[in-house]
Amino acid sequence: MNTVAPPAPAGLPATAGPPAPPAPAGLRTRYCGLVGIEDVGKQVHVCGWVARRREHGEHLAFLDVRDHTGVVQCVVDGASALRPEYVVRVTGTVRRRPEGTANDQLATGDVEIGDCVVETLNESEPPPFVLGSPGQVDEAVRLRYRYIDLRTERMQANLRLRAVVNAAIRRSMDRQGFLELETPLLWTPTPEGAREFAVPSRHQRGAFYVLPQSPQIAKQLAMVGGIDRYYQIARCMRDEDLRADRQFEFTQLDLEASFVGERDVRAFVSDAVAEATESATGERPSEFPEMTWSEAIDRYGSDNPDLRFAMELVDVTAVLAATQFTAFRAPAVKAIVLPGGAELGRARLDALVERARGLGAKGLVWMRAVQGEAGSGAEGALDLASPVAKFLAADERAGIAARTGARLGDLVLLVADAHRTACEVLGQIRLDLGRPPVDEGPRRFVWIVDFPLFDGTDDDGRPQAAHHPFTMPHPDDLELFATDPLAVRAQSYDLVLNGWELGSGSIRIHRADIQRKVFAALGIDEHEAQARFGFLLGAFRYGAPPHGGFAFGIDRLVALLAGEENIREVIAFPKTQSGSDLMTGAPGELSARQLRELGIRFLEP
RNA sequence: GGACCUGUGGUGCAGCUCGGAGUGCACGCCGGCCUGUCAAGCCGGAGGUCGCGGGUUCAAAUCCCGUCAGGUCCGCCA
Repeated sequence: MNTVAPPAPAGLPATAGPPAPPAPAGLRTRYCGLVGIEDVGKQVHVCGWVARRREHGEHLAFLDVRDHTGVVQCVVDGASALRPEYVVRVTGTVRRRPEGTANDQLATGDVEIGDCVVETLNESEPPPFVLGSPGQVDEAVRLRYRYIDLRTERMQANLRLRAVVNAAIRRSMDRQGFLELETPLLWTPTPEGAREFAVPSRHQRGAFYVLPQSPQIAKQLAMVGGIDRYYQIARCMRDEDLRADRQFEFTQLDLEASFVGERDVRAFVSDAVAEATESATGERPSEFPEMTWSEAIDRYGSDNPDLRFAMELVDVTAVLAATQFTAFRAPAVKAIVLPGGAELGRARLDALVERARGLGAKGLVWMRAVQGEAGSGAEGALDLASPVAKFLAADERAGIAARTGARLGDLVLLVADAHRTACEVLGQIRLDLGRPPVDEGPRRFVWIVDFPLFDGTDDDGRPQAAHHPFTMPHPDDLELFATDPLAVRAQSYDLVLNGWELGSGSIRIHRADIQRKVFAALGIDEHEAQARFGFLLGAFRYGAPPHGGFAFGIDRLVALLAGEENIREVIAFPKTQSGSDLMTGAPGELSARQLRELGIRFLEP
């Protein structure tokens, strides 16, 4: 019995995409989607689900039989007893389709299986929705019957793509000498960061495990333990509110390495991501450029910039240094240009102003690039028309136009505020106005580096850790702790793809003196440090090597590679935004006995 | 914790502004016809707590209040 691997898609190396299925065994000798011209004349057995039935009287019917590889047409003498989603085994002879009846929409469209004997292996009730029907099926219905939804081409492709990505990541990690290590799912509470899922202990009444929000501390302990290079495709749990790109539980590539610096870690991760991308798409990303955090904020108003489109932020503060217009007398004035946006109507513009206010700006100024009118000071040249134009001098308007490069018919949007606010508000509006759909455009990876160690201050004026308190400060910035802690850079870095944060990492602090410095800046005293991180600090007393690592979300990477807006589309059994599993009904109640054993009684709300 | 959108036979929608009999469309389902279809076609049929509760009204899918579920976002995610 000879099997035929699926042909590689045109232009892609044969390594891309899911691996060829193994040789058929058991009840079948061929996969539905792989029956081809080379099988003509052979008797085959295929197994699968009835996708469609087209009857033409008592003695002719076409049966589309589907398995995970695709669909093949079977010609049957009478099919009235067969219904969609019946499980069948078809025995017949492969033949070329009669002249003029080939279907070029179908991979197997040149052939069909004739003289079929159909064995019904199982019947099916009519499915709650038609597979492959035009128009979307409500996602709640799909999730309630996920086991049926998984049969769709979309879910099959996404989940197989996910497996391809996982395999590529393992390949890369293995090649780079990383050891796959499993860390506990039952961990100890660490009262900081994301809210944790709690698991009551039966043996120790009143004590709890928590499900790890990440294997962060465990992998650092592995470094102390001489593992050298660790990785894990790790499930992480965070009891925080859900979003299109966030589930309670998610999967990340978690890695950590000893005796390495930032660039080494980024190289490890870049290789894994490149390997995964190449395996999924056939194209290996050629570059993983680096951009500093401050440049990303300045040019894109975001620390996860989408580089697929321009519309970069322009700083016009200098142009307006001496302006009489009080709204523009701010620490920073930033602008973006919407090409052709001058035709936007007043309602749209008002909505943009509202949007900016909703994002925390004091306001938003819009200016249309027009032909200068007589008496405007810009006769015949490009001028900016706006309700506030009269408050600006002609040279200020000209300066804005020149600095932003606005052309006739464009719309200039300006926000004046604190630098960070102005950037972030316009950065969001840039996305609102210009962001391409997720499945469009090139894949633009970018490393964001030189994050600040602290991100703002809390109510007491204490700096807040931007990442986590074990992040190593930049060696050149240690003196700034005393003078300007908010200016201290961290040896931390994020990997961003098309505006999605894939993950983040850092070099960790392995020396007690630097750790004390950071704890002091954060207002964590010795007692609190011991209470919260005692076992980690204890381990660090016994020879912690310099180390650093990274973690990136596999759900997000796969979603982007699959062109999906929502990570639920690449997760077999996801939960809804309120955390329910519509299929199982989870979360559910425990029996009285289970509660008794755990010593749990409920308080009235 | 908050904002917005959605909820109508099994599925997807229209109907809702301006209240008047569960009205309509497509798919699916059931039965019949049909020998080259492939979202097969034609004919016939069944199928409804208009998410749920309350209110206004002579009368509510439609207006009002509440609530539940799903989605997107803000907060949150060191």
